[in-house]
Amino acid sequence: MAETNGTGPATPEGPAASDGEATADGSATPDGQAAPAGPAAPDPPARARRRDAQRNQRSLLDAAAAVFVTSGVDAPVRDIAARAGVGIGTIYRHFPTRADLVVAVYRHQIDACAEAGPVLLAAGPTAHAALGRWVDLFADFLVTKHGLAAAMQGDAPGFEALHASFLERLLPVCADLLDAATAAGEIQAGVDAYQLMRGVGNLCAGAESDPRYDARRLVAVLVAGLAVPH
Amino acid sequence: MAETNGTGPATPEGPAASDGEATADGSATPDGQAAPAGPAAPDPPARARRRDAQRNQRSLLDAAAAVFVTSGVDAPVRDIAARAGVGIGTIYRHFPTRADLVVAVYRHQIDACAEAGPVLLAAGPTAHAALGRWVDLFADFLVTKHGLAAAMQGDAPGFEALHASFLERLLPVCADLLDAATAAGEIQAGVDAYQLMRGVGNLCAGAESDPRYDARRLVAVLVAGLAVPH
DNA sequence: TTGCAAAGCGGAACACGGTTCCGTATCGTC
DNA sequence: GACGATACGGAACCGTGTTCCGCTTTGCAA
Repeated sequence: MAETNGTGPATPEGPAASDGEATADGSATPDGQAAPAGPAAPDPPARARRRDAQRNQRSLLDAAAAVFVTSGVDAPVRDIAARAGVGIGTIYRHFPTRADLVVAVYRHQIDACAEAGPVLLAAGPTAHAALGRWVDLFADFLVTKHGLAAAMQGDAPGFEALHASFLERLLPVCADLLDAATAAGEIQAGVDAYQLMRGVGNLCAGAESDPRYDARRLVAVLVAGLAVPH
Repeated sequence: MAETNGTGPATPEGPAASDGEATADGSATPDGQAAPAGPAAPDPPARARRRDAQRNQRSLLDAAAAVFVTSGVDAPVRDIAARAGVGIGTIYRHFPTRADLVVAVYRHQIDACAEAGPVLLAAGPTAHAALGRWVDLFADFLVTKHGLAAAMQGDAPGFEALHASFLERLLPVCADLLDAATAAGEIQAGVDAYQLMRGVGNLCAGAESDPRYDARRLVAVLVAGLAVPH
């Protein structure tokens, strides 16, 4: 299994399986019902989620994480359900679209990536350098997840959601880095954060299965191309 | 490359239908039996292809071209067969894989793109500029074909072939441009023609369905990133 | 503890698209 | 016109996504 060894760099983060967090906090529920996280919920009528439901959701996340590693994010729904020991209906009830499942599985990694933005910006010698490093982080994340990058391009309505979820969290971070670099006069305007992230995502598609293709290098070239032609 | 229009939709280049070339020459036969290209075929016994077979192949190409425009290169096989007025079996007989069909449909456009390489190199002020312009041409080709770029990434074995066919024709052209620019000291080495084409292809994926994303601009940025940091 | 309704579950059934296979029709030749 | 080779058509099969509904489990309350 653990076939994340590409040409060298081995994934620094064990697949989300073992550390069972993900939806440990109730807020991860895919259907937007998570809202009342505050202790003072104004509407106590609704019963709490049933134990078995919570248990199943957890099982599904673990199973999905494992299956994604071996079969990519396009793995058959049935495979995931089987590994989780639940029925097909259950997976659809908890995660109406595949995007919901993918987002839930990788949520903590996305968060980590988002949090790294400001840190890199503060640490880097220049904003452009920080942007480069952050983009590398993002690219690593995408490349090491089989088919994730490819999945983010599809026209399929389900993946629109995936796209949106990723962007919602990471776009502001990327925008800050981009703005900082622009403000410092290090890069020329003309490419916004959305396009940059989309471009990076695209460059990473299919990278894991082609030894002749080094997505990270091309991503670096892309970022270099943003620099002002001094 | 007829359709280098910008965002304006409408395919200005009558799908390969009208100019009936494509497989007009026997060499286009999809099944790799073309190997012994040498003019001295040692076995004249085989009968010539039947008329109806030729006719059907032509119909399929026309139908595929039309369907690709409206439904993308992922259009259901049945749709293409139906439009061509033939059975499912026939399409598989003529084009064993989808890649064969796609390549056949776009062959003349690929050729045009390949031929433009040397011309641009001779005309451009610099090799780097010529490379940039040629890459634009390639990107236009990909972007205007629904899903073509995306199809070139898939792991599916069929698309491997597609990839290979495109590359076989265009890679040398791209390599020449790249070499010229490198020789002129205009760009830094480190990205070979294969990676560049793959990267451009990736950047173009899904571009047609997202107004916020301008693949051509990012491609330009990528090419700019190749320049030596003077 | 037991009863009961809500919540959740499982998986059969359906939809859809790719692919194969073989009986039949068509073509080209003798 | 007859005959063999060639090609055709589409039924059938498989794998996958998605829906739907009868049955089970859970948690509360009597």
